[in-house]
Amino acid sequence: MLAWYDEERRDLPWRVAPGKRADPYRVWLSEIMLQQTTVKAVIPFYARFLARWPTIKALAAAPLDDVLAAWAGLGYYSRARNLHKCAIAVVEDFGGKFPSTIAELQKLPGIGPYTANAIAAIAFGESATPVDGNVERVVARLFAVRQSLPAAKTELKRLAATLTPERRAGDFAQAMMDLGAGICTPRRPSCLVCPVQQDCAAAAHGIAEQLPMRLERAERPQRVGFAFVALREDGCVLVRKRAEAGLLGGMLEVPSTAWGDLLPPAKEALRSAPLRADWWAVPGTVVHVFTHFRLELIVYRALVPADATLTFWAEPERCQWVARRDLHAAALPSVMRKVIGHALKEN
DNA sequence: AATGCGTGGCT
DNA sequence: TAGCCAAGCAT
Repeated sequence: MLAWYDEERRDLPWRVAPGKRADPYRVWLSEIMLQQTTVKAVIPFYARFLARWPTIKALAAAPLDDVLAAWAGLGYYSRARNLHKCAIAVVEDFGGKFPSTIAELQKLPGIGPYTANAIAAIAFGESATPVDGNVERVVARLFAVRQSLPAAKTELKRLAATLTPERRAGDFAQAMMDLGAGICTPRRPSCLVCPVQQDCAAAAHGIAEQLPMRLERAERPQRVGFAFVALREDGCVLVRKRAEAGLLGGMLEVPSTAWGDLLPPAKEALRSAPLRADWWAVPGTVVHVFTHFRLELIVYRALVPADATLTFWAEPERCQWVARRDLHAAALPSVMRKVIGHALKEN
């Protein structure tokens, strides 16, 4: 594996030469971003974060809202909140230096078993075993584990640990990631070019593609609602800050009705608009798929005067007007960018 | 232990 | 196309 890694490893922005230890700050930042997120999606965000906040002290000193705005579009926003919280904790409790043990790392916000092991191995050279989805898949195939996920997680973790070398555990972990990402893929694995095909029980039995087995997941429910895009005459759009926790926590939103199972009558929905105006239903709908539900929004739009006043149920203290040219830098999640784009397309 | 939590790219 | 799913964590 290590010889293969030395030759074939992917060159990624947060990686250093084989055998070297990487900067813990960069390892941590990349690992948080990579949680449930593809390398391709992470790369531009990683570059922007590192350019803007080159050190953990700089990140800890930043306002949370700036971090959330920079995270907008990457998803799973509790990661951004915990990233900021973790930076502050490392600066205040550890003088800006990450602890090097798995136990200490895992006490920090946003760092769980996987990330603690990854940082320990990659940044500190500990013989640790980060087990992510890639490693689970590779190990399930190497040992032909037929038990299905998530029940098999404990066993897969145990088996993975038996493979970790004493030296270069960080490179070994990253080799497993590369193997899982490029060769031992979920569908149509490239067993013919796999460096460990000779050691793979699943390949020997011709069942690599069937593993790991997974319990089928529950059907995704659908939720619906109305969203209200108010465009002020000076070109500003009305947005509102969401609650600090939960879905899209701390991010900005377009004011909307509650997202429910049933669509309220339009007349009733319009009574919950954030301000009195001549609301116009934008043709079509906005569909957005979250992890655990599918959302369909009907979008209303209104052009309002510069002195328009908000209704009290719009919670004016949480609202703000943002110039259209500044929207790109705002803490707007993708679903809200879709809504605004839908409302403003074709003038 | 099961559920809540985003997004975009792939097939 | 409509799922499937990616370098998980918190509760």
